[in-house]
Amino acid sequence: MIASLNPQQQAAVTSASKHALVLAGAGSGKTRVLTTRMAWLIQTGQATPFGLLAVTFTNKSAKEMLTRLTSMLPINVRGMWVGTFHGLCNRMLRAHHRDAGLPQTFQIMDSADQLASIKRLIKAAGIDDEKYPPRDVQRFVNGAKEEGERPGDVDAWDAHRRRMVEIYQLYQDQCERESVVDFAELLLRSYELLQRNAPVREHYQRRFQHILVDEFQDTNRLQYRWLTLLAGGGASMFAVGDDDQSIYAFRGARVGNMAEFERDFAQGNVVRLEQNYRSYGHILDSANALIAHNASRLGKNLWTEQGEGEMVRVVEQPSDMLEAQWIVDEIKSSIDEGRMRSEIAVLYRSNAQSRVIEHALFSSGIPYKVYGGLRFFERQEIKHALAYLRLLDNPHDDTSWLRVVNFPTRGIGARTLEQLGDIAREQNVSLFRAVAHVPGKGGANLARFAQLIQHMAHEAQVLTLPELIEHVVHHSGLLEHYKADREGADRLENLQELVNAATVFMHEERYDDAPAGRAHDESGPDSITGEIVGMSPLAAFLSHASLEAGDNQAQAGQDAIQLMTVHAAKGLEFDVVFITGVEEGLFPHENSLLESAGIEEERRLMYVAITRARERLYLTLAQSRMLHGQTRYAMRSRFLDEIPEQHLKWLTSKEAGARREPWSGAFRRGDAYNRPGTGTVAPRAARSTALGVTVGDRHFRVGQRVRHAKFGEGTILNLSGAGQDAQARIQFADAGQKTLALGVAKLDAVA
DNA sequence: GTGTCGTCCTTTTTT
DNA sequence: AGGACGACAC
Repeated sequence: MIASLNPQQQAAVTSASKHALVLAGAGSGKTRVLTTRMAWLIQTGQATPFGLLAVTFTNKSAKEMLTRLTSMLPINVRGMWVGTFHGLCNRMLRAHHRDAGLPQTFQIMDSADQLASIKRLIKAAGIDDEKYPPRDVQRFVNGAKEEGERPGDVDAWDAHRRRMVEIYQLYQDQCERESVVDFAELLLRSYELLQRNAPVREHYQRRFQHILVDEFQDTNRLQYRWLTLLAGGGASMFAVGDDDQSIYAFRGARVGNMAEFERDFAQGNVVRLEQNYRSYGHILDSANALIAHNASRLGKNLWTEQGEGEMVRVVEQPSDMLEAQWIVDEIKSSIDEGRMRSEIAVLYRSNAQSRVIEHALFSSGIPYKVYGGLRFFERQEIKHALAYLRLLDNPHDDTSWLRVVNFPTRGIGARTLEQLGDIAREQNVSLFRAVAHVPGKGGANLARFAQLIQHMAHEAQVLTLPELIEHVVHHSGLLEHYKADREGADRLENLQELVNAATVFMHEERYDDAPAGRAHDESGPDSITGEIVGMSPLAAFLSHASLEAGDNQAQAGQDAIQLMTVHAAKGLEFDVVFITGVEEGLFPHENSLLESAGIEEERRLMYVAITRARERLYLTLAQSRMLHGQTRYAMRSRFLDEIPEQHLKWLTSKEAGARREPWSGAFRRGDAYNRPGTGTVAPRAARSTALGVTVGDRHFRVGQRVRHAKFGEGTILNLSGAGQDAQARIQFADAGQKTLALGVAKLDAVA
C-alpha cells in the first residue's frame, strides 16, 4: 500500500505530527495520498472508519475517494463521513433538525431556486429592482453567509448596504416561512449548531479524531471555522491543497486559509509533493516559470522523471475564426496519427469563445463535447417534476408551488396568484395555507390543485419512490403536456430517466422497496450520531437532487474532442491540450485587472491550464476577435512573455502581428495576413483596420504609446469599434487601466 | 395563455 | 452577435 509511494508521498501518508499541511502540486498524486492516508490510519489502528471525517468540494471527488479506499481496504464505507461540505452539513442538520431550528422536511434550494425566491421577495416587498438587482442581493446574501454573518452581524456603513441587510433579513424570514435553506445556509446552520449546542459539538469532536480536507485552497472563511470547531476537541487535521491552483476567489475561496492553517495548526509540518507524474519537462518548466511570477505563494517547484518531451507550440492567427480553423486542422492531423479524440482538449478562458471553435469543428465533421451546459437535475422538466415531489414533502415551499401551480396550465392565472400572494402576505403564511381564503373561480381552481398535491402526498405513503414519480408525472399532467409538445420527446425521455435515477438511488441507499414518503426509522439506536437519519426515501432523494446536480456534460459515450473552460478543466488531464485566446484582455481577462490580486489569480488559472497537458501543449492567440458584436484587437498575453523562450516553439512568426512591446518605427501593414502558411487573406476592410483605427485624422494602434492630459502616459492594450465610436483600452503607468472613447478623449501620440 | 417584440447583458461556478 | 428574459398585444 505504502511501498509504492515516493518518499514525499510516504512522508505525508505516515506523518506522525498532530496536524499536517500537504502542498500537492498538479499531477503529484494528491488523491492517492489522501486516500492512502485514510487507509493507513485505519490499518494501523489509529482510527476507525467511524472516527474519520473526510471533506471534499465535489461529489465526484468524494465518490472517487470512497472507491479508492474500498479498493485498498475491505471495509464497509456506509456510515462513514466522507463527502462534500454541503452534503455533510445536510447530514448533520437532518440528524439534529430540532436543535438547528429546522423542520424535519426542510428543502434545499439550488442557486436558481434561490434567485427565483429573491426575485419574488423583491417584487412582493415593492423593492426597486434597479437599485437592488436580485443577482446583487443573492451575491450579498451568500457573501455574508460565507463570512459567517447573519443580518445583525453585517457591517452596514452606508444607506445602500443597510437596505441590503434589511432585504437579507426579509429573505431569511421568507426561507423560514417556507422551510427552505440555500447552500450557504447549510453550512452556516451547521456551524451555528456546533457552536451553540455543547452536547452536539462535543459528540462530533469526540467522534472525529482525524479530519482530512481536500482542495484546501478552495475553502472559504466559514468552512475554515467549521473545520476548526470540529477539530476543537483535539482531532488531527490533515489538509491537502495547492495554493497555485486556487482559482475560485470570486466565489469566496480564500487562498490565505492555507497559510493560516500552517500557522494555526501545521506549524511547520508541511510536506511538498513536487514530483509530477503527468507532464513532460517543457510543459512543466513552462508552468513553473509562469507561476514564479506570483508574489504570494507558499512556494513549490514541479519536476518530472519523464524527460523534456516536446516544446510548447505557440501559434498566432489574424482572427478568432482562423485560430479555430488552425486548431481544427491540427486536431485532424493528431487524429490521423492515431490519437483518441477524447484525449484532446480545447480550453478557453470564457464560454463565449466556444462558439467559433464549435463552428469550425462542426463544419469539419469532428465530434466534440462541450462541458458546462445544463446538468440533469437542472433541466426544466426535471425541475418541474421535482417541484411536485417537494410539495408532497413540504407544501409550504412557495418556490416549488409557484413553479408548478399552473404548469401544466390549469386555469390559474396571474390575477388569482396575485390574490393568493396578497392573502398569504397579510396572514404571514405560505401560499398553500392561503388557498382556502381565495374566493371565486380562481379559489376553486387553487383548491383543486391543493387537493391534487394532498392526494399525491397520500400516494407517497404506499408507493415506492420510482412508482411515486411515475404517478406524479402522470397525474400532474406533465406526461400529457410533453406528449402534446412536438419537441417534448426528449423531455419525456428525461422524465423516464428520473424514474431510473430514483430506482438506482433506492438501491444504493438500501431502502429496498420502502414507501417513498415514510420516514425510514424515526428514532434510531443512537439518534445523536445521525447514523439513522430518519429521512424518508423521498426526502433523501430530494436532497440528493439538490446537492448533486448530475453530470456536467452533453452526452457521454462517443469519442469526442473535449471543449471546456479552464475552470472546468481543473482536476482533469489530456494528452493534447490547446489553450486558446492567449491575449491581453481575455487571458488575463481585463475584468480581473480591476480586482486586487486579480492578475495573480489569472496567472494561477493559466498555470492550471498548462498543467492539464501530458504530452503536447499549444498556446494559440488571435489578433482580432468578435466580441459583443464588435471586432476587437489585442496584444498577446503577458503570460506568453513569462515563459522562457527555450520552452516555446513559435509556429508563426513571433515578431509580426500582436506583440507586447510598443511599436517603434514603421510597421508594415498586412504582414500578418500575407505571411505564407496562414492560408487566408483577410478581406480588405478588415485589413485596413486590423492594426488600428482611424478617428478623424488620427490613427491609433494596439501597442502604441499615448499621453493623456489627466492620466499621463500609457499603452493601448486593445481597440474596439470604428470611427468616432472607437474605444481603446489603455494601460496607464500611474492611473491603471482605462477605457476611453477615442472620439472624445484628448490623446497625443508619444514618440 | 400564447406568441412576438424589444431590451439587456456578456469571466470564471460547485454545492 | 446572440441568447435570455420581460413586457406587451392578441
